[in-house]
Amino acid sequence: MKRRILVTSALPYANGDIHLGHLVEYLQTDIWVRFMRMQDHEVHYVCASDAHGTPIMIRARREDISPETLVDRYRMAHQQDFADFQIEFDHFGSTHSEENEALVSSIYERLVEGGHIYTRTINQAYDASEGMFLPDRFVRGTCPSCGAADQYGDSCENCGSTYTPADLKDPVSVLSGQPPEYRDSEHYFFKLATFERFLKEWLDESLLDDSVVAKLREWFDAGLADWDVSRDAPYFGFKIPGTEDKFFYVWLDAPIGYFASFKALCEREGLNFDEWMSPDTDTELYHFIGKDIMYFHALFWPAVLKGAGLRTPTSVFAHGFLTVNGKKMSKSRGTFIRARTYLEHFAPDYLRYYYAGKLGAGIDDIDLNLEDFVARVNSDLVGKFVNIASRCASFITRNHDGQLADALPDPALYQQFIDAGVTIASCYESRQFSRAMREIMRLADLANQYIDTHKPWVLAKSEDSRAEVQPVCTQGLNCFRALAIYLAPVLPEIADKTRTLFGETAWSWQSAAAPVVGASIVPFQPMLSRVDGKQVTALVEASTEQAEPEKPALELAPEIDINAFMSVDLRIAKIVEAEQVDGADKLLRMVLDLGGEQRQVFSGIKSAYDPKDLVGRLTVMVANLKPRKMRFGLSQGMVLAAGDGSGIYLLSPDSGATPGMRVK
RNA sequence: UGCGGGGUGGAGCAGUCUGGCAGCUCGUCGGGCUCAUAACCCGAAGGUCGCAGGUUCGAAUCCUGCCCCCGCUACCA
Repeated sequence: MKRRILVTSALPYANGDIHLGHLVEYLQTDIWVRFMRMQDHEVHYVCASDAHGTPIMIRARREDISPETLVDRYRMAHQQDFADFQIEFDHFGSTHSEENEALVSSIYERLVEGGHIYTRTINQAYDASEGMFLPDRFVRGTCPSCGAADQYGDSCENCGSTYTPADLKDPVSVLSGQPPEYRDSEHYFFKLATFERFLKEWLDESLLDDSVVAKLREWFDAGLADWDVSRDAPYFGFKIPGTEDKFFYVWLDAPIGYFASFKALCEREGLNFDEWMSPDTDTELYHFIGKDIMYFHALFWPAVLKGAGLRTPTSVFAHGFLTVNGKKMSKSRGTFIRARTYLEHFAPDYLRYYYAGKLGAGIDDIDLNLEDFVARVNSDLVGKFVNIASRCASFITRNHDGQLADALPDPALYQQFIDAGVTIASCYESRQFSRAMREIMRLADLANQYIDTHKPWVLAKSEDSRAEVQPVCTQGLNCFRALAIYLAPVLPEIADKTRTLFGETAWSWQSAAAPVVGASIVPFQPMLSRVDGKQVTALVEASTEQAEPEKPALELAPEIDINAFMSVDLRIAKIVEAEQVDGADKLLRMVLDLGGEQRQVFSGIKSAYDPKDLVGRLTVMVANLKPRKMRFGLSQGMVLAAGDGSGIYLLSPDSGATPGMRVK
């Protein structure tokens, strides 16, 4: 049965470049969409720029341009990045569009009519010098719980406690640096709690991954709170109908932007938009998102749709985040890699394949290990897969004038490829791409083994067996073609080249079941070149941002544990003698009193201290340092001083400390 | 803090739901081949399955406690 399916990826915020983390989602979605199309379903894939919200407004103000200009700039850049990664949207709109404003208004009015919206006055941080209310994240201060400085207004990164901006000690606005005031403001709320039963039913029906359901259960357990859907002016967004200074919160209009983008597509292609929006529609709707925005998509969004009398999502597919070399992406490590930077060094197919090889259906994070990336791409794609065509095609072209044999010599082997196609398809559909890739590479091994067993290069040498070369290579090439079909959702460019090789124009999934025999192929052209580790190094270098000059990174000695530290016995010492040393350029000789015991210590501080100023001073010494015989005598310890080459600064304890006290 | 996810040879991952010889790819080592982009084929070495305890004839898998990593924690998009 031909299914009708609408697919979305999360809307990229038009305030920054697309990076490899974003691409996990767009590539996952694009692969799934391409696969479903090969199953001959009707699939529409839409996306849009997420244009609204405080950060965009602030940034535009800083750059002295309109928010629209800022959004357009990123929108163009994003679309180019997606196109170059062969992510093919049917429509890429913007949430700041007329069609979205109309849809948002109409949905909002339905919510009001349904009694799902009410107003309440809340007290909120306000920056008087900037003339605006402050989102929680725009207030920073000292954590009321653990005392950590410079924490966000909603939670502490140090101790993890959560609170409101009003709880912060010494709060300041990140915009002006001034302490915020607190002002009352009327806000519009959506009654989420009303939808609790509906949401639970929806969760049961919508075939979410177990790990997603487990995460969502948390919010039910905590109790559903009503959702604040308004923001005060100034705000870059849509004005709430009937108000002068209230705007819709960006998270209300963003998911509606999915539909607005689709509506634009419907108008372009003559589809019946209303039919897709109807609550009793038989069309399907899937949202691919990151696990961080699950509650917007799996709680607020279905509830809003239900409240407005519209269809709800068939399912929401959440994925994990990307780490690079096992760690969060980092600008200083060069692992914060922008899509554009990647494209300047590599073809998109490599990353498409690598991600596919890692992606499962759950919300596990996936790791881009750059060494593994090189090994995997070279071994799987070049060594195993493309190599099959490369080693067979030359015989057909050279010895048989490009003509394939009329039948496969080993139909049983080919049948294995056809059978595996069923398994692979079900892996794709359930988004277990890594399983699909494993299965495909297992088949590639079979094909290489087949060629190795039949040895066309040996057959070609003798008159008696020369006739067998053509069928053996025809078999090999058809195995390759089947794999190219199975990989087509992941590797669209290789798929194109393979169709060209066989003189074909289009494939569906079923094309693999019918081998190409008796036809001719065009001369083989290399489809993919190997990756060099040096290219990865260059990519990382191009992505590395120099540390700010005024804030050089601290280069610390390797981390130690408390025991290692405690093995250093630091003591307060009184300097009882200090004198120049004859013949020494830098050293002073001191005698230190440890409260009963005296030690002779030589120290390289002559350039900074006059001996007579030191006598009588308290300082800190390493008391258990192994004595060292120096040219001028035995040094029985070491005094502590700070220095970076430009000066020397001896440590002193606060008053009250006495010689012999341990420092720890 | 609470919650979710994770910890399996050197690297990246399956296997855990439903207990039954610890598996795949890469890398390493040895051999073969020379059609193919130093690719391909055959073989070998390499693992206390995070730690501790429990259940069981039997635990990577089930239960309890702990450690470590990642993420989220509702007016940040």
